[in-house]
Amino acid sequence: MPLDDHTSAHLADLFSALSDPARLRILDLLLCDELSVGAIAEQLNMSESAVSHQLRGLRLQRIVRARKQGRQVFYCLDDEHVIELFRLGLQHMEHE
Amino acid sequence: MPLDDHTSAHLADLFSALSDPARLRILDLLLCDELSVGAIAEQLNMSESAVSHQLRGLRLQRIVRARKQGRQVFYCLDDEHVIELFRLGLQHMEHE
DNA sequence: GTAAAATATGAATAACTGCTCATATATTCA
DNA sequence: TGAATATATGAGCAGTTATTCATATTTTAC
Repeated sequence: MPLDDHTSAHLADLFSALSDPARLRILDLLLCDELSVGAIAEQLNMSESAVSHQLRGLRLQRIVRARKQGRQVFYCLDDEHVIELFRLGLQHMEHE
Repeated sequence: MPLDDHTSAHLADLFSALSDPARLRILDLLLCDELSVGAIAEQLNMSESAVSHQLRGLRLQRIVRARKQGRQVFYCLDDEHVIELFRLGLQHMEHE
């Protein structure tokens, strides 16, 4: 049966989460470690604001999860589906 | 090692190809069949122009391949990577 | 050759994205 | 309490994207 509107829209949202280089680099860092916003920003040479905005989107899509500790907020991955997609895409990139 | 600029950009391109509902529905049709532009447009209630524009993008990224026959152009999938990603994403959508 | 059919393409436009900058909120420490 | 730190948020802007509309190209049929 064909892909219905609802499913195609949600699937597009899922892939959209992975459709930006900055977001991919954030997720890549989080594959290894739980990291604070500031630490991510520093490692990627992005502003903390830009990182925070991206994390907000990823959080709303439940792709990352936040844990507040003092005045820092640590983020980690929260969606195995996306991790799998990420790794699969990465694999294909790597041997080309 | 962290994801470099080049890799993250290309990976983002790959996922971008899958980040639109209309494109996903086109690819979904092509999972089963080789189809003409007109046939795709009809099944998806899209204008032939819109379908042609999307197919152009997918073609440039070598995700679909065109075969001309008479005045029709038949399209089919041309990238196993993307098919895999598509199926994986779809799987996750389906049991939720 | 001319008309019709199928697709492609370019320009224009509306909607969306991702950033910066300024500001708000929350937490720690003195 | 007040200053400093870490993050979040909103507005605004520049760049991108997906569509429509008009037109061009290619092929077939007459």
